[in-house]
Amino acid sequence: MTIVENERASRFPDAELKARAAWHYYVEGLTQERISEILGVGRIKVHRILSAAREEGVVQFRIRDSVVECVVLEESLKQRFGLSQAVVVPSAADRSNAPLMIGHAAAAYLADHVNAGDVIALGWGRTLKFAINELPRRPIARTTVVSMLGGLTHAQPLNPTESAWDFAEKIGAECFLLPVPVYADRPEQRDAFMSQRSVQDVVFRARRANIAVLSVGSFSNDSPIANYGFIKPSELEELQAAGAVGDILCHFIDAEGRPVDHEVNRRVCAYPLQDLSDIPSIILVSGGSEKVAVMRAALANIKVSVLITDEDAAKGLLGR
Amino acid sequence: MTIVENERASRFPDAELKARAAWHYYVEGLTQERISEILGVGRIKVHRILSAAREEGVVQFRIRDSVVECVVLEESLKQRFGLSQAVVVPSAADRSNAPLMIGHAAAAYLADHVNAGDVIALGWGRTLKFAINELPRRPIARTTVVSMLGGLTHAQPLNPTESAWDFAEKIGAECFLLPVPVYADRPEQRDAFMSQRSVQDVVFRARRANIAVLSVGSFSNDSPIANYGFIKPSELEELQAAGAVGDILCHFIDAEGRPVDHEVNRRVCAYPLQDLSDIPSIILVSGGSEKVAVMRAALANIKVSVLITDEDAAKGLLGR
DNA sequence: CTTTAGTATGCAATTTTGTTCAGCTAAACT
DNA sequence: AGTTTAGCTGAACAAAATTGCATACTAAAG
Repeated sequence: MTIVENERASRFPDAELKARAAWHYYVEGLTQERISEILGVGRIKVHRILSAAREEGVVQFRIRDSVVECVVLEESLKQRFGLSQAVVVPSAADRSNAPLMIGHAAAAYLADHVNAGDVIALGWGRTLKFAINELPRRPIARTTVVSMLGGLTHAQPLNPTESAWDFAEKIGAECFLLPVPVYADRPEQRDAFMSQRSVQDVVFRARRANIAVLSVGSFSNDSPIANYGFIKPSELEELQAAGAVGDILCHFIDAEGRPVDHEVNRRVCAYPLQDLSDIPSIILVSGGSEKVAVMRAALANIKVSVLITDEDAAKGLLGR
Repeated sequence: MTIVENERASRFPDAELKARAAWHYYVEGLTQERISEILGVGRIKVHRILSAAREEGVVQFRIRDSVVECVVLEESLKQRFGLSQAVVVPSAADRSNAPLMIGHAAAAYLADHVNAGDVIALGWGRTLKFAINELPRRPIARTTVVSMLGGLTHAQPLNPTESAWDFAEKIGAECFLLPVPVYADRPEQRDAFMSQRSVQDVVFRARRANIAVLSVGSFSNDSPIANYGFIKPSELEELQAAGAVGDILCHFIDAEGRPVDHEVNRRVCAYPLQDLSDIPSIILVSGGSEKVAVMRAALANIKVSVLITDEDAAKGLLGR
């Protein structure tokens, strides 16, 4: 077996430089030129170091005041969907930035609400990736992260496996992964994969989780599930024809939140949807107006405790 | 009567605008001009709102400063485990880069601390491979490298034999290898192998080494010892059931650092653990949060002089 | 020892941000 | 009503940050 090397090394491995530069720039308010003198590196390099620092979450931005309108929406959402908590952030001006903003809020929420000993079952998605990226790196004792999804056969930057690893690393958790592809080629293979002892073991651990963190996917064309090519365009069309409004944990669901009857749903290697009820606290992290339909579906069929979303989606969900 | 001025009266009482602007600017990364369009105010006003938001602490910047901590950790480790030296590097942003970063530090350490005439007993692991890789190719007179482990039956990129050879080549050392497989098929074969004159000769040379460089392995699923397949998954489970937390020189040890009673440990062809006490300076090179348990075990039972590790592991080791 | 692919670096052009200042409005005062 | 004054606004300019591009490294391959 080959050892898979991860090539995605940081461009500036010197964490000291990043921390110093970020401190001077953001906290101290110095100009990049001045910092370049202090650190003795080129002015442009300082800029690139700062970019890297932001990228990697070495600097974090915390916005304290809540937006009044969002607070109102939060209350309505709690009421309407029986949530124990809701977080609504302002919508991104640019649609494609929604995951960034929601992820930021999710990171803040998780940083405050994950406790020692927690077992976290983890889904997959762009929003979750951003959330994990912005999580502060602070070990939390005896935590466990369990992936609820199989991996990708070709390594990709956005990958259930990678996400779980990163999350676990940030909080110093033990990490369990499903060592199977997220979609098997054929239903029988799925059954064979899922009956593996090692797989069953991980699913069992997920079932014992006290927190699940997951998001939903829509059919919009920048959705990773559509782009990575493990679902064929023709299948996507079939799924939509069968009434699917999007996916949760890579299961495609209809407007009522029930899995649609399609071969793709019989090929998915993931934690079973109906078993989500075994997990006491489910955190749904998703937003953007294009996800309203699938979020509504998910909320209809899954007992969500905490919803982290944006204004657009909140308004859409409450809309009718 | 004096009128008390509220000197901190905000120029922009509209907290809503401040919060929204801050989200768009810092989290979403929009330009001030773009924000001015969205919020329907002038560009300059956006700038002033953002200034006010910073001034008043509505936005806060947090920088994860790991470097300062590292020095503190080094001191604590020396104290706690009676080391003569400790090196702690910032943890890799990406979990899988931990060996790279620690290896880098180890290479720097070795380059400075290997002297003419030294005899180096060498273990095996991914971290060590990276260390050897980054060693400068500079001959050091009359040095000797002795492998403490047998070889792999099928040639692999990550291989005790190869590692020793590369190390020796880099510093122009004489190189001695154990001409036996790292795991014999059966205990009796191990005994037969190890009693070979040629093997005894190499073990004897290792015992006379003045430096040992080694790392530990954990049960995590990217561990080479798990992946190369010379230990069956069923055996790995048995070992864990028997209390093993990981391996050192391919001997599986329990939380107290003692070899567990299992057939696998009677099949290993390697330098005997208890004879490590004959080597005056032992350098342990390992890190990553998943290795904390086995590192603690190793430190409990082996007189380590120098520990080269990362922040995660250092914190974990000092944790309780 | 040379080649070469990949990476890092800094320059220059462009965009974005920060600052100053004069103009405007409207409430308060004469 | 006329004047004052404080506060806000945006134009114009100055400073800083960002990006594309060309060049100079570095390390692996020939």
